Amino acid sequence: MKKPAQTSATTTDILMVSDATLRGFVGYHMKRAFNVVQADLVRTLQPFELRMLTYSALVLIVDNPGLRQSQLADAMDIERPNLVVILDELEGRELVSRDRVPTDRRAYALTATPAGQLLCKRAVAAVEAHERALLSGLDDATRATLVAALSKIEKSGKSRA
Amino acid sequence: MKKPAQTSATTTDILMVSDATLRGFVGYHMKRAFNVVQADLVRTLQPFELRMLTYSALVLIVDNPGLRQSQLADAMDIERPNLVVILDELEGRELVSRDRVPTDRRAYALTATPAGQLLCKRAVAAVEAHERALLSGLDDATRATLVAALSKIEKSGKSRA
DNA sequence: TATTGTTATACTCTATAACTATA
DNA sequence: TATAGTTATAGAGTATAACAATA
Repeated sequence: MKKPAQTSATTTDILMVSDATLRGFVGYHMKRAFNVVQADLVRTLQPFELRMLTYSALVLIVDNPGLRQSQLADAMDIERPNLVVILDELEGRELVSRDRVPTDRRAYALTATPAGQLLCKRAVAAVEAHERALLSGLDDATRATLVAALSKIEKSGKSRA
Repeated sequence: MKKPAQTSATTTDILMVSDATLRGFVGYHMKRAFNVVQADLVRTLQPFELRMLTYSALVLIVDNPGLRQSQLADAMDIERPNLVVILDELEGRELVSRDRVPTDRRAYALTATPAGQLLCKRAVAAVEAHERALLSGLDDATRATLVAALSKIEKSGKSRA
């Protein structure tokens, strides 16, 4: 139950949040860690004029050609309406194309153009390098445990939805 | 490099995203896991008419009485302007009070009212119960590794800021 | 000058209802 | 009737610049 640091401290100091309550609050740490990863990602993707959402969509389309929009929205864990503008952007930049599915004329099959594939390849390399740097403080086993734990939490959410 | 599942699958199916690329993309898993935790938190806090941000602020004020707004913003990892409306809400509900600091009349010392302390106590209990349930798939060691890894990522972000 | 809290503002992400065209 | 994609819209969360009061 420490008191907050002296108010004379400069703003570069990080407040030592002295509580037993938030230390066990996983959501708090998850949010802060996600903020860091997200901020790093934004910087990394800026040269490619991609955001996290346009990046994720592009990668998933490149790796899963023929994907339909509803499937992509599921994979990205976003609502279908929110995917539309993302694809509008990618299609407008001619990185991705929407093609009618002959067997179901309501649906669109998503594929990446050669330009989209090239940009994806370069962006993925950049992201991988940045993530390696960001996670360099963790050993391989810890990193594997982290990803496995996050995946389990994902699933436990799906099961109660 | 599996193809996406048959389009005849129902919408309750989860697309098996079959790629080597996103599996190593920690940001992707972090986002999805955070979404799950966040969604659970929203549901848990609804009876208390709190959101994640108002909850975090309230807990931190209760545990660190006399905190100043800039310190709280740092602890919550948000910008000072965004904290103002959060505190307006908590103060309006008389859960928290802003009191002038005599030694620095620019600053406000934040303290929780008795009502704020009571609500906090009950909300914390609810959140702890929900997080326990959410993380029940992880053993203690994994949970500890998860929190430690998230904390390290937080810090590595701060150091490069 | 610099800092605390504030206002105004803009941008991104998220969530829901309702429409259209197909099935 | 149900589904795929779309439109419109509203609500959070986030980020920056600029201001008044104070240091």
